[in-house]
Amino acid sequence: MSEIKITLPDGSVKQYQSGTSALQIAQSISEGLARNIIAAKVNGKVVDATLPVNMDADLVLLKWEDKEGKNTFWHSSAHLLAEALEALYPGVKFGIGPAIDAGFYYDIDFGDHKFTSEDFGKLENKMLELAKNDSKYERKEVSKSDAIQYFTEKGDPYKIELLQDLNDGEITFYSQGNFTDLCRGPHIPATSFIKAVKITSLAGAYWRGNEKNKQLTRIYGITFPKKSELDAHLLMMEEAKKRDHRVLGKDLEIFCFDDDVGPGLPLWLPKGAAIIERLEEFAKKTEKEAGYVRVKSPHIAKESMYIKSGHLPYYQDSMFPPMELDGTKYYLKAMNCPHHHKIFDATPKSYKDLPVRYAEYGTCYRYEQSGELFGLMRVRSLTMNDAHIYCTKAQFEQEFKAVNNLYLKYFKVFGIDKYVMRFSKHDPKKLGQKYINSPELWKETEDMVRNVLISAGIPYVEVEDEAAFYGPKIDIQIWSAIGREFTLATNQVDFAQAERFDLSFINEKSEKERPLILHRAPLSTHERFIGFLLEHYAGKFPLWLAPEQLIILPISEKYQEYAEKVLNVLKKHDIRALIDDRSEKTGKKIRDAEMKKLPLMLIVGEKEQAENTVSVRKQGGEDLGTMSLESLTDWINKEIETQLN
RNA sequence: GCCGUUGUAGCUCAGGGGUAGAGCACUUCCUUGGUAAGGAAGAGGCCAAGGGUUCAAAUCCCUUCAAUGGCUCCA
Repeated sequence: MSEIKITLPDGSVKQYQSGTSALQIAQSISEGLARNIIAAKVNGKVVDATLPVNMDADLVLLKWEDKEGKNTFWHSSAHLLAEALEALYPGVKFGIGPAIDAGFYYDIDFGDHKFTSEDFGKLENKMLELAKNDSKYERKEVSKSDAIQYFTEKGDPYKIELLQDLNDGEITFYSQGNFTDLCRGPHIPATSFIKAVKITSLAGAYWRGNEKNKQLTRIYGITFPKKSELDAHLLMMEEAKKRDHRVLGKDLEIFCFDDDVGPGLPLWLPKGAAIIERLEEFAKKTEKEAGYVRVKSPHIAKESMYIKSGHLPYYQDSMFPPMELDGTKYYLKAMNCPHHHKIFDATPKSYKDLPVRYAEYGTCYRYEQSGELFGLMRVRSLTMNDAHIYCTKAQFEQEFKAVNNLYLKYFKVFGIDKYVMRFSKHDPKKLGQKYINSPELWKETEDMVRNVLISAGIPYVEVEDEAAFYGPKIDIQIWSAIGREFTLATNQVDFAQAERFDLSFINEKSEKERPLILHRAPLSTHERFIGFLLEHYAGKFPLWLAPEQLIILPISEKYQEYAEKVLNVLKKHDIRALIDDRSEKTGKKIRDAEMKKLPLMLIVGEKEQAENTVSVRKQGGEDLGTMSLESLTDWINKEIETQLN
C-alpha cells in the first residue's frame, strides 16, 4: 500500500498508510485526543473522522470546541432524534433535519398523531437510551434508483422529493442503530458521544419553507458531550431571557403595548420618551455638524405619490389600507423618501447646492403581518432616524463614505461591535419584478458601493437578493438577546427615484442632470434601536442616555430637606435626578436603585448635610467617595463628554 | 397570514365544575436605620372578550382578541 503525507495545523508532516482515517491518525498521536475527535477537515472539507484518507492532505482534527465540530455533533444528534422518534412513533415521515447555530431541528410529519411538549421527556429519554447503545454512524454510497426504492418501500415521500434534486453518484446514506437517512454527512463516529439531550421547542414549519406546502412539526433540540455543558447552556439561556428587551422594557418602564391601541403600536412611557429625547438631541447635533438640514413632513399622502415613487406595487401589502376622501385615496406613509424628494423638488437646485442632505425623524406606519410582530424590533409604527442625500455622481463616493464613517462613529459611542456589514445586492433573475429593471445601473452602483467598502477597509459580506427595489444597500445586521437576526441600520443607494420624481439640478454646463440619492438611517428607528440598546446594555444605560441619571437616598427622614436642596441644585444643572423618600433603610433603597439600574446613587445623611456634600455610589457598587455638588456636576459633565466622544 | 402554545392582582406565577391564592410591588402604621431586601396591618381580581354545555363554569367546548415559539416576510 502507498504512503500519504498528512500535514497538521502546526505545520508538522507525518507519513501514514493510504486509507488511514483521521480517527486512526488521532489515535496514533494519543488515545485521549482520539476520544474527543468528532470529525475532520481534510483539505478544507469537513468529513467523517472514520473516512479513509487516500491522498496527501492538510488535516484538521475537529473537536467539540470547533464550530464545525459542534455542527457535526448536532447534525448527528438530529439523526438520533429521528431514530428515537421512529422507535416511539413508527410510521412518522421525515423532512429535513439540519444543525443550526445552537442545536438542531428535524421536520416531522406525524400523520394523525399529535406530538406535544408533554412528550419531550419521553423523547429525551429515548434519545439517551439509544445514545448509550454506542451505535456507529455508517456511511454508504447508494445509487439514485436504490435510494428512491428504499424510501418508496419505507414510505417517506419527503425524502423521495429531496432525492429528485440530487444527481446519481453523489448520494449517500448514513445509518446508526435501526435508522437510515439520506444524508451528505459528515457525522460523529458513534452515538455514545452524545451525553446530554434537551428538546427545546416545537413549531410548525412549511415543507421546504413554502407556505403553500404542508406544515410539518419542527422539533428543536440541543445536545452536549457533557451534562455540565447542557446545564451551563440552560443557565445562559435563562440569562438571555432576562436580557430580552421585552422583559427589560416592562421592568424598567420604557414602553408598553395596549389592546385598545393595537398590536405593534408601542406606547412610550416617560422613561422611554426620555431616551428618545437624548437620542434625538445627539443625532440632531451630529447631523448638523455633518452638513444635514432638517425637514418635516406629514404622516399621510395621496396614492398618486406612492404610484409615482414606485413604492405602491412593491409595498402595498405592508401599508395600512388607504382612507378615501372625495374619491381620493390617502395612505399613511410607510417611508419618508417620497416626501423628501418632493421637498428637494420644491425649489430649483444648482450643482452649487449639492450635496443636499435632508434629515428628519420621520414616523412611518407599516402593516407588518401579525405573526411577524416582535416587541420593539418589529412594529407597525416606527420613527426613523432618516435622511436623504442628493448628490452628483462625482460626489457619490465621498458622500457614501461620509455616511459610513457616521455609522462607525455612532457604533463607537454605543459600543456596538457585534455586527455584520452586509452588502445587499439585487438578483439579476428578479429584474423587473422585485427590482427596477436597469441592469447597467445596478452594476454601476453596486461597483461603486463595493469600491467604497474596499477602499475604506471595512469588512463586509456580499449577499444577493437583499437590495431595495431602487438600488443596492449596506445593512448592519445584529442579533437580539434570544438570537434573532435584525437589520439595525441601512445605507442605501437609489438610482431610480430621481427619475421617477423627475428630480434634477442644473449642472456646470447649464443642463438638467439627475442627482443620485442616498437613503440612510444609522440610528435605525427609535423602536428597533432602543429595543437593541436595552439588550445591548442589559438595561444599564450609560449616564448620558439614562432616563434617570441619579437617585438621592436620604439615610432617614431627617435629611429629606437637605436631599431636596441637592435635587434642586442638580435640576438647575439639567441633571435628571429623583429622591427615594420612602421610610426604608439605606440598604433597601440601594437595592431598589440597583434593580432600576440607575447609574448613580447619592447617599445623604448627617455628615453630608453638615459638610454640604454627597456620597456617590455608582451602579454596581463602586464608591466614588464624598464630593461637593460642584465637583459632582463637573464629574458628570466630564463623564458624559467622554461617553459621547 | 399559517401551525403550535399561552392568557388568573401592577409584576412573576400556583390552583382548578361548587362564587379566588402566594411572593414581590403598592397604601398606612411602627421603626430613623450609612452602601444590594427591618417589622406589622391593609387595599387590590367580571380569572382576556363573547357564546355554548351544566342545577352550577375562572375551570369543559366553540368563536374572537392578544401575547408567545416557529414558518413566510422585513427597517
